[in-house]
Amino acid sequence: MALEHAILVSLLEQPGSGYELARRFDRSIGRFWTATHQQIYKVLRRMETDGWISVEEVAQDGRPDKKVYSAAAPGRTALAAWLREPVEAETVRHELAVRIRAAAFDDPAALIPEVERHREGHAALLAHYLYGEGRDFPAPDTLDARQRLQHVVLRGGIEYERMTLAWLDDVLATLRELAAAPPAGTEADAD
Amino acid sequence: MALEHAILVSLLEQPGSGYELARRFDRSIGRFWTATHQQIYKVLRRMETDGWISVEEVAQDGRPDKKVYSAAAPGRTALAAWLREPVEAETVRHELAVRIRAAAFDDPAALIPEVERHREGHAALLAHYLYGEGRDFPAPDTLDARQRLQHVVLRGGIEYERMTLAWLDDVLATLRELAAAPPAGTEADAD
DNA sequence: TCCTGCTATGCAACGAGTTGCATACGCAAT
DNA sequence: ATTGCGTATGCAACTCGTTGCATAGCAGGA
Repeated sequence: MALEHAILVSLLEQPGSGYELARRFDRSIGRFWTATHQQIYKVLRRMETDGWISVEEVAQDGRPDKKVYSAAAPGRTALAAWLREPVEAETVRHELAVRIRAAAFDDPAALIPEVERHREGHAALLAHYLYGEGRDFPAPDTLDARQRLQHVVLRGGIEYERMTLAWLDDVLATLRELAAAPPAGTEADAD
Repeated sequence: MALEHAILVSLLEQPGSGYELARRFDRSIGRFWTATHQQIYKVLRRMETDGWISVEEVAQDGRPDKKVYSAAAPGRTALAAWLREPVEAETVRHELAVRIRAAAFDDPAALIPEVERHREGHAALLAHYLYGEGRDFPAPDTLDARQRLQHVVLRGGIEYERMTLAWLDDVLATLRELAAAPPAGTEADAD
């Protein structure tokens, strides 16, 4: 229900085509709200019907034509109204947490490689964030409102990754201890 | 696609009816994987058809009958196989981050009450987690494998809430500064 | 007495989101 | 020549998940 709003924010920050939006959703905005190109095209059509955005067909040479969308006044109004609505309860989907609890009913050691892979991904993302922070916000005191808000969101991403890395180390230590320890009383007698 | 596995873990930890599972998903497991009772009933029927779980009708006095489900051997096998699969990329839905970036195109101050409400929710959840930790894991050195894994997941929740609280304070400070500062160059000339 | 709320399960309709496929052009490599 | 890749948009079919409603008995309060 909020993909519309994420698209609107992205178009306000910079107009673009469905294809370009899809790439943004693979990078910046997509860190906080994922979407496939299919979903984006669908929602763009609906938003255009509703008058939230306007389209301009742009011919390109050497490339297919594209439809460049921009946020329209009704879209801005809708966004302002949305900002004043209560935040919906987030639907949590923390697969790794489920897997860790599941490991109690199987071999905990089997999970270690997956957690390590997961950890590498988060370490890479943290490095990527820190690089982006240095590049886009070198002088935090001279930023305008938009940049300061983008920066505080990025700081959230950075802190999330740091916390996750520390936690994954905790998880790995726990799994390794359980793998090393004698499996005294497997689940057979645990009930 | 992983609701099956979350239910399976919950049933392995403790057999129960659809109704009981729905309540667990409002409390413990639901912190990491949310589900409504409708979704749970649907998936339970499919899991039973697939032989992952077994049912027992239990008559109660003063209450409607209930169907108590337990994990069956094929379910355990499926869970073990799932544990060895690569972790799917999580679909991120971080609505507040979108809203914060959206605030650049409206009045940042309008977001403050919502962020404060959000912050209170996280503070309450952290307190709840800490209380639960003290109650369920008073002696961390004497725990069996299942409890240690539950504990490490809970520690993840605790660290997540701590990090989120600190970040929300950062967000609030930023929003308040923007609200206090002269809105030099509103969005009108920002494009 | 009636109303509300809890336990317990479920149908029907809808909306959100994914997966697979199709089209079409140009460019670069084999 | 043909294969593969990047740009660009879209349909069709499906699954996942939500919302609203229905049923039904019992308990407790106004």
